[in-house]
Amino acid sequence: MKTPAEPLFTPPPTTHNHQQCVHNALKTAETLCVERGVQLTSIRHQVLELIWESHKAVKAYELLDRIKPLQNAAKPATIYRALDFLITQGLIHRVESLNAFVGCRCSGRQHEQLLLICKQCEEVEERTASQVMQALAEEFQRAGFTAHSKAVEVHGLCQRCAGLSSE
Amino acid sequence: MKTPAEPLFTPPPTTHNHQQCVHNALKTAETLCVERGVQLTSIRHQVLELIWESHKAVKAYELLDRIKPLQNAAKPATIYRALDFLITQGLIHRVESLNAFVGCRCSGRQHEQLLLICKQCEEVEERTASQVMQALAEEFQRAGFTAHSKAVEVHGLCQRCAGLSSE
DNA sequence: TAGAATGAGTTATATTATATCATCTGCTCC
DNA sequence: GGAGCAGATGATATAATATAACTCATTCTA
Ligand SMILES: [Zn+2]
Ligand SMILES: [Zn+2]
Ligand SMILES: [Zn+2]
Ligand SMILES: [Zn+2]
Repeated sequence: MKTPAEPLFTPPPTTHNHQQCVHNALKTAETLCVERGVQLTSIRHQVLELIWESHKAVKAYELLDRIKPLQNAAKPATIYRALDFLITQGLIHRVESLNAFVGCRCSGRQHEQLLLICKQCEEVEERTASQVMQALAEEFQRAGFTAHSKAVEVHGLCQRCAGLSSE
Repeated sequence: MKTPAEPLFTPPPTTHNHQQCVHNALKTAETLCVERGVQLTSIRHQVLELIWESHKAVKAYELLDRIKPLQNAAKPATIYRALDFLITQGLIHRVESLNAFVGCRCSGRQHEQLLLICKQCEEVEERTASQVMQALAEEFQRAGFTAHSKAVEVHGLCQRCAGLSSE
């Protein structure tokens, strides 16, 4: 059985109702954590909310600065612990090539990811890209490699930014 | 038309003449730098040599420690400058997910790369994986994305390590 | 109530990377 | 020869990212 070539989630449109976007993400997170019997504590929730403020990847120390008004005692460990939790629960992704973090749009399951990172507007678009993952799987087969994580990060220009710069 | 399924270069065999391997890499680097009119200075050469000591990815500060006997004055900037140069010349790759550096086996041209990173033995195998890159290109098309860099890093177990652990 | 599990506070430190300014070396141009 | 330039390196400082180790509080439960 093969491949619905379509992404399993709606990619972020160039302009969209971001409030809705955030609301969905937070709701999903809350539900999942209840289902799993893990605690989406106040700090963790706040960090998740801050990450979802935009579709840009956010740095840990930016989050620290932004959470301090809310959590006066916040220290680096505060943030990194929350980030660990959120990553483990599949609610955010770490963008290795930026040392930064971005909300996951297909939350709740561990999954393969293709991250398209725009150099201009800095937004990160997550795509399922099952054909890419299929090709990767075949390559592992040839190489005798057993993959534990597939993270594909690509830097470039998103459609909108490419359009603007060519006009 | 589809697919020579074979990699375009010889992957590192489980056991191989590594001296030869290093010798080739250094020779190639020397030649390319002459051709390009850039200077493969003593420090840069030493750093490249240290990186090629194994097929594992090496950290910048490891390189710093290892180069100190040779370059007494070496400081972080010494290493990072050499690394910048080597990356720009396409002689090494930065492994984003490890903050580390590995020799490039297909030196001299900027190119797409698939890095298979073994969690056990820590070796990094570089593959051309043209089918993966093709699938990626098609995905960019669909997403309207203009890629500037394609770096695919996958963590898992290499054939040898997977074999050993299953025996 | 003792003991385990989890989350968070606190302090300190480790690791990774860059900024800035000074110096040196080889080269060109006059 | 000497002024001027470019590229590489020396030297000092600091920024940015991340973890360790120990403490305490809460909750659950045996
Ligand atoms: Zn949105
Ligand atoms: Zn963009
Ligand atoms: Zn070798
Ligand atoms: Zn291995």
